[in-house]
Amino acid sequence: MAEPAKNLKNAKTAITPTREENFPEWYQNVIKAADMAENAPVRGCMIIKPYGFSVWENIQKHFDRMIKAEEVQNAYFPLLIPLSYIAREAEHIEGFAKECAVVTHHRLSKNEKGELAADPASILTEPMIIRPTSETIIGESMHNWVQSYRDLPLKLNQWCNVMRWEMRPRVFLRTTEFLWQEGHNAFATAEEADRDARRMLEVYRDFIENYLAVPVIAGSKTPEERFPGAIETYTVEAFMQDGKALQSATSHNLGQTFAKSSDIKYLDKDGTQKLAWTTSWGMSTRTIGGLIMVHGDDDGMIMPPRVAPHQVAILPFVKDDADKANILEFCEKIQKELRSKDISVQTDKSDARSSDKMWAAIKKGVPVRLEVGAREIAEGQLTLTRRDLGKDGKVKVPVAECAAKIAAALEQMQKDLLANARKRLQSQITDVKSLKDVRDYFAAEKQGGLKLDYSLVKGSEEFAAIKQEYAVTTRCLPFEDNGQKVIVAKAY
RNA sequence: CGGAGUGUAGCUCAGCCUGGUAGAGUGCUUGCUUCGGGAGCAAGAGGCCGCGGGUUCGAGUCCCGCCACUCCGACCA
Repeated sequence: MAEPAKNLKNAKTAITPTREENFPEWYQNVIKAADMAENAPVRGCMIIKPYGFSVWENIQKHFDRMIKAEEVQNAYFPLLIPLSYIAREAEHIEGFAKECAVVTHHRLSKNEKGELAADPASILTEPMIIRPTSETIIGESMHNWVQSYRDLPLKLNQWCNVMRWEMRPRVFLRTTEFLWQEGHNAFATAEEADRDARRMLEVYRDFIENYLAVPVIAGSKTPEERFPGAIETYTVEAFMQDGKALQSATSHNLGQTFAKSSDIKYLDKDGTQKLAWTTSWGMSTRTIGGLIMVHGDDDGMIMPPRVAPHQVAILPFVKDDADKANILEFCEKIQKELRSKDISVQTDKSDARSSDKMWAAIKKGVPVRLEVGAREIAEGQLTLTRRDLGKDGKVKVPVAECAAKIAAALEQMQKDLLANARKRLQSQITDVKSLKDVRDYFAAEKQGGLKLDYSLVKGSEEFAAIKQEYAVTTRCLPFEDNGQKVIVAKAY
């Protein structure tokens, strides 16, 4: 039996329930309140609305620049992969077989009941799968493109959609179709390939921490958690406010697995044919879910300035219609000024009441709000509020200095979000000494990650039992502990 | 795919047990007063009550079947 509808305006927080009361429901309501995405009428799929998509566009813009600095080139490969391609790599297909969408026909026709259905006569001689990832089809191209050691390294990336028929979808975190980038690199030697896989993980760490303001733990996956076909999977793990981990990006050293199955060979300087070594690395729209669960509060979204759809919301407060033209003109001037300084701005020109304009900007998590009314014009000062500080952090800034002050506020907010999230991350990880500690921790329904000696976990039946019982997994072997320690947590 | 739950106004839900004219809050529209951390009054629009069948004079309500979604697991970027 559900509770009676709550009056939002009487609620203490803009989002109900609060994070404390019901984290999963809070998460969905933040997305709704910020107008970022909604469930599609298609099972397991989401509709990313303009405000949410804008975050993805910013992620693309910045990350694309970063990978191009690594001499990666963008390209595009087909959505459909012939079944025979993916069947070449046994371990790989083993990993993805259960979640593949399969295309078997190329035409619809009316059946005997008069319903539209796949035309039996149009059955494909070879079924296609909708890519769950593109190692196999890109491998086919690499086979053609790599002839000589001079063709290596070859570094390709594509921004695209993929499909994985997951059992339990959640907006942004796990949807049947999702957007991502997948990078595929090929090298002449094993050393170069491993160095590259680690390098690309470092690029992810840099991006996720410095743009998304989400601190991560970088490390290796345990063998059981590796990407199907990889000899090593590197990961950056973030922790959400409810203490669950989120794998935010992965970089795989594929060894010669795919070079063998796609026959990626080159003629080396010594005149012999050699197999190449490949890597692949990906980051998806899931990171947007991470952003929400790391930064959001009980009033809604908080956007890190560097990926915010707009960094500043100008809120014209019109009390007297006679002032309206004047105030809007003033706002227009400020907007122009800020835009000329590369600050993204949106002015709320609606005739909503001032408090409604303010709450809309709060729920969307716009980093800086500028209140502009008759008062500001008279005083020559603007009222500036940082989303993460709230009303107690309101400051007045002289109009002449506003662009500089706002730029500084955005920069500081970006730093503060990361610093605060890092402090929380540290408090969420507890060092423990035994499997009994692990069992006690999760049995007590504590939320967070545990760090312990990997030797205690590896091959342990007791750990397998804990894993089963409490739905926890090994998240990674952090680089900082040289593979000696493992992080254990529940995960999204 | 296992377990639990929910489908009624744009949204959140009540009504179902005990069959009898379709409800509330919020949102929306209009008007007036308001307006700087969720305003007030008044009027108004808005529903194949998830789909199909059955019982009945009569079904949102009872019975059978189906579908969809949400949550908890298993799977996973």
